[in-house]
This record gives sequence, C-alpha cells and structure tokens, in this order.
Amino acid sequence: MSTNRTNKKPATLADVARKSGVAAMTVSRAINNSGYVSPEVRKRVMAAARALQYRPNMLARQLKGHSLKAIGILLPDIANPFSTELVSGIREVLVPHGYTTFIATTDRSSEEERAALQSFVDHRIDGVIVATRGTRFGTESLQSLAKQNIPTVVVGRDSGVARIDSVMADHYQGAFDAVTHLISIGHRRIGFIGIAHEDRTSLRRYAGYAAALKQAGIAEKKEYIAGPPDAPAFATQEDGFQAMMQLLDLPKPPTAIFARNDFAAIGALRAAHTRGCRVPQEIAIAGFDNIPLAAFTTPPLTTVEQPIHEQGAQAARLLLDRLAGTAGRARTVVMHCRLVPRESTLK
Amino acid sequence: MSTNRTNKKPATLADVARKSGVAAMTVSRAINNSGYVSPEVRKRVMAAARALQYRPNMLARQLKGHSLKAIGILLPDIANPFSTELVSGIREVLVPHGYTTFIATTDRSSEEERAALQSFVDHRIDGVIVATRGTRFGTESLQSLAKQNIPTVVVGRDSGVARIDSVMADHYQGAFDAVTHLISIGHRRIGFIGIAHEDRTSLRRYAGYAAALKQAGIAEKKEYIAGPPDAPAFATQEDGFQAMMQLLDLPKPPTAIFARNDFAAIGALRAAHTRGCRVPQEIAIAGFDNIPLAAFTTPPLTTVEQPIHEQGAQAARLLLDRLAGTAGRARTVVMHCRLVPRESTLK
DNA sequence: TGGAAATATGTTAGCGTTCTCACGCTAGGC
DNA sequence: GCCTAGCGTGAGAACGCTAACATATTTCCA
Repeated sequence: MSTNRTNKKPATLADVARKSGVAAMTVSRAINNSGYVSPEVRKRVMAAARALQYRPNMLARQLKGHSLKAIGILLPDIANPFSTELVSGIREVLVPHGYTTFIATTDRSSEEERAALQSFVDHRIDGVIVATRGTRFGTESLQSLAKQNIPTVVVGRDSGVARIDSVMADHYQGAFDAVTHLISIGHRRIGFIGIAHEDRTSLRRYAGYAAALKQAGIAEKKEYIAGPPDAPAFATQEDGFQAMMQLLDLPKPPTAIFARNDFAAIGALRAAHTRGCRVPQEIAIAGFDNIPLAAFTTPPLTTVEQPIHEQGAQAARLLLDRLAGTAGRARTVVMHCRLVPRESTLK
Repeated sequence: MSTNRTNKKPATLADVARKSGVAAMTVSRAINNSGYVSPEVRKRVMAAARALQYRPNMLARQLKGHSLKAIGILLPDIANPFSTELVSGIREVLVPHGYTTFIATTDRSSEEERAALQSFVDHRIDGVIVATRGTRFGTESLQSLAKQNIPTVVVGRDSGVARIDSVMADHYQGAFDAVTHLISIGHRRIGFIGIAHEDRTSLRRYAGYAAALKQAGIAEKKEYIAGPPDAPAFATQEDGFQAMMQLLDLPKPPTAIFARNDFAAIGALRAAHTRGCRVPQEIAIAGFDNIPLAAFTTPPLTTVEQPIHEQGAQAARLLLDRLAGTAGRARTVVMHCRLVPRESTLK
C-alpha cells in the first residue's frame, strides 16, 4: 500500500484540453503564445491550467526536438571561492537568455568527470561549461563531447581540443607581476611553494615565477621549489605548511615566498608563525587567487586576483555563440590578472 | 549554413535494431537486461549499439513513466565548505543507488530558489535535497513540493512542513559547549558576534550561547551582541570585522568572543590584530563550523565542528526511504556537534 | 462582390522508448 | 499426437507534446 494522499500524476495538456473544452493543440498554443488563439479561449485555457496546476513536461517537449534550455557546469569541487564566482558570472549571462544551469562535481576524479559529463549528455542538456583541471582523461572526455557536437567551453585552461573554446586568466602574467613585485622591494632569494620541483613545468604560475627571476638576472635554485609530490591539481593549506617548513629548514632560507595559491600561502603563513618567523619583516609571502579570506589573514595577504566572475560571463557568452550556431573554429580568451599588494609583502 | 561536420543526431533504438536485424523491442530488452533474449542476439545487438555509440534517451524513457534516476540538490551558494562536504556525503549514498545528482544555487534569493526548484520539477527529477537557509518564501516553495508529492529532505533546519524530513546538527548544543568552554577557562564577559541584537532569537547558535551564560549565572548584556543588521542568513569576515571593532570600542569590552561562524571569527581575529589586541592573551575567540582554514589562522581557531558529511549521507538515506515509498510521517534527525579547542582560546 | 489574406480551431502524425499482447518454437508430460 | 509451459521475438500502441496540414470563419481591399 502506498502512501499517496494527493498522489495524482501531474496534469497533462490533454487534461487541460478536456477541462476547457478545446483541443490539445489549442492549449499548447495558448500556453506557449504561439499561433492564433482567441482571447476568450486563451482565458479559459489559462484558468483551467491554473486550476489543474498544469506544468508543461519539458522532457516530452524535448522529444519533439526542442531544446531543454539547460546547460551543465562541471566543477572540480565546490569548496573553493573560485567556483562560486564562476557560476555567478555564468548565470548572469545565461539566465536572462532563459537557460537553467545544473552543476555537477567530480571530486577531482577523472572517472567521476566522465560519469558527470555522460549524465549531462544523457539528460540532453544544450551545452556544457567545464572548469575542471586538465587531465589526460579529461581531454578524452572533451573530445568525446566535441565528437557528439555538444557545445562546450572550457574555463581555466586550454581545451586542447578543436572546436572547443577556452577562457582563462593569464596566470603566467599574474605570477610574473607578483614575483617582480617581490624583487622590486629588494628580495633576491625567492621561494616557490605549491608544487614539487619535478612537476613544475606543467604549471603556468611557475613559469611566470621563473620568467620574473630570469628577467631580474636571478638564478633559479632547485631547493627553493617546494610542494607536494605527484603534481596534484591543487595545493592545500597543509601542503603550503609542509613546504614552508621545508624551506625554513634550509641553511639559507628564502626571504620571500610566492605561493601557488592563497590556500598554500595561508599554510605558509602559519608555518612562519609557528617557527616564530615574522611576516613580512623576516619573510615576505605572496599568494594567488585573492580569495575573500586573503584580506583577513595576519598579516593580510598580498596576492594576485584573477577576474573569475568575468571569466564565467565570457565563457557563457562563447557558449551562447556556439548554441546559436554562429562561431566557427575554437577561440581562446585570455584575461589579465591584477596584483593586490597587502601587508604580507610590505617593504 | 550550419557548422555541422559530424552533426548526425545520436543513434536511436531503431538505428541499432536496423543494424542488427532485429526489432526495436528486442534491442530494448537486450540493453536493459529485461525479458528473454538469446545470447547470440544479445551479442549482436550489443556490438551494434557500441558501433553506433548508442545511448538510451532518458527523456523518452521518462515519458513512459520511468524515473530519471536523478535528484536535485539546492544550495544557497557554493562558496562555503559546508556545501562541498554536504554534497560529498549525499553522493556517497546516492551514487551507488544509481542516482545522478544535479546542483542548483540560489544566490540566497527566494526568487531564485523558487525558480531553481521549479526547474528541478520541470526536469522531472525524482527528489530534492534542500540546504538553503530558511525564509518565509522558502517554506512556501517547500509546501508546493509537498503538494506535488515530490520526495524532499531539508538539511540544516527544520522543514516546517509535514511530510518533509529534516536533518540538522545541534547548533544549540554546539554553541552551548563552546561558550561553556570559554566560561570554564575563566571568562565572564563573553560577546556574541554575527547577528544584530534584534534578530538574535531566530538563531539557534545564539540560543546555545544564551543558555550557557544562564547556566553559569552570567547575565546577558545587550551591548555584547554585535552583528550586521537585517542579514540573518549568513555572516562574512567583513561582518565579523565590523562587529569586533564595535565590541572593542566598548568601555568594558568582552574578554572572550563566540562568533556565529568561522568566517565571522576570522574577521574578528583580524580586527583584534588591527587594534593590537593579542589573541588569546587579551581576548579569546571561538568560531563555529571548523572550516579547513580554521586550523591555519593565527592563532589557530577554536571552533565547533558539525558532522556535515554525515548530515549529507543521512539526508540521502531519508530521501531514499521516501523514494521507495516506505517512510510515513516527517522525521527529524538531529546530530551532535563537537568542540574543537585550539590556541585562540588557550587559558 | 469576389476572393485572397488573416484569424481561429481541430486532426494527424511522430519524437524514442517501453508496455502489452500475440506469435512462433522447442520440450516434456499425458 | 495434443496440450501446456517456458523461451525468444515482433507488431502496435502509448507516454505528453508540437509541427504540419486541414478546416472554418471573418476581414478587407481590388
């Protein structure tokens, strides 16, 4: 025995048609404001629809070749502030166009990523915005999307796939600016925190760091690069803490640190405090991302801000182009990053 | 002129049937392992399906009265660590049961909440888990879900609606424990940060604070309650910062602070440092939520941990019950919170 | 005044699936 | 040899909706 009390199925077009004494087609026209319907009939139909709490079955509609007006957003996780801002930027553009957004997360696993994308496709969303970190498997998934002709935009990295647009911030430039800033206030021994030395080449933020050193004529020192092994897609507070401890143990530790992201920077800050090492007097620390909490650390953290909201909006606009069918070959939009100096790197 | 190159529509059952020389029905049976199909035919069908990259159209299936095996998760936003852990707990339970999860966010707006829920319903998801903060409009939306007989579970607060289950942590108890801890290490002048005095009654965390004071025979002081006006949903670092500044301006400021959440606590911490007020020596600060960064502030933050992951899992289990049709009247599950003492309240 | 154009409704078919029913076939039991 | 029972397969309808066509009425200008 079931527990239904009000458990009638939702009303259908036919129900509304019966109740208002017209054909189903007429109801469809009235509901969708398409074709001719007399004001009087329209009123009658609308009343019946309201009375029956009628809601069109989008899925049946889709079967007839209509779009669901829904797009999927694939995120690595939803913990970081990046995700929020990004989604907000995306929705700002998409919602006015009548699109619904659905988010799926991957827990940073390729398998989950594959499954989530498949799920989007199975549910016949109109397009996808992918913001996961790049992995080999991930690229395969993207290729599969491209093959199925599903409009896709990648945020935060190069898609690496023809016909898939990318939006990203210029992490290279942001890192370059941050490290140049450290150099300009007198530092010569500058460490990089957040990635192991052997994985460093895959990271644009590292490349910017290296380029800034080079331009200033400072030699890179292998022992100044510290971070978790096996190239994680991300660095945590814990990673930053460990890495900083390692650097502080050096006979001649760096006088300034550029951390891969603010989480790592905050871990580094904690390590410095733990060792009784004053920031910024004895060691300067800069991060990347300008998470909301960065302004509230002790001392407030110098960092690099990337235009996250705007990246989301831009991604959405590119997607709209693809959905409209205009838009030919893949485009890549690169956005500028801005240095946000705070007290953690005071002179 | 369109840009199609590989733009064939996805293969259908009929395509697979044609290719393997059987009827559509047989293909359906083979794909779904239902009914009788000879091993030989099954093999042939599967091969054809693979070759054509066939994927069943879930929407068409749904038309025939089948479930989409998808559930919607409604979140206030996705910035806070709460959301991630919650989703992770939910998925841990739901995914093994074959369900896909979709997330929608409301940007803390009732209007968006209504739209998002409607969107879930329109897309015929099987059930909903709602984790937004309670609002009057929100409750209306919930009632509407109940009326449509859509299995729903609310996380983080009481649903206030018959036939809708709730899962929450005992914030009252958590706050009580935290404040009792502050009292036990000698504090008598204890401030509350994160909500304006006139809004305080709606907040269980405040109630726990008040109860702890009362039990210790300490009179509540109105001027020790500080927080943003008419913003009951959440408190940010900025709110905490402002509130703390206000408390420090009192002729006789509190010696300990209990903040509504860790973000507010971190803002308070910053304010204390800004004023040159040492933590915990001159003022102790405790937060709530145990966000990952709480262990990495200076000094590390005493806080209260709520079992977020487990709340998600529990919510998912309740939802599964409702989906199965077992489950009668609304149930409410309350989970215990745990005090996490750190250096910000050292004796 | 004729008839084309505009208005207002209904009928039919079909989207991709699966359900129901029906049809054969092979065994096995009387 | 005929009937049931279990297999294995197919034909047709139906799910809720809308495009395309068909029909009926009114309007309006040459």
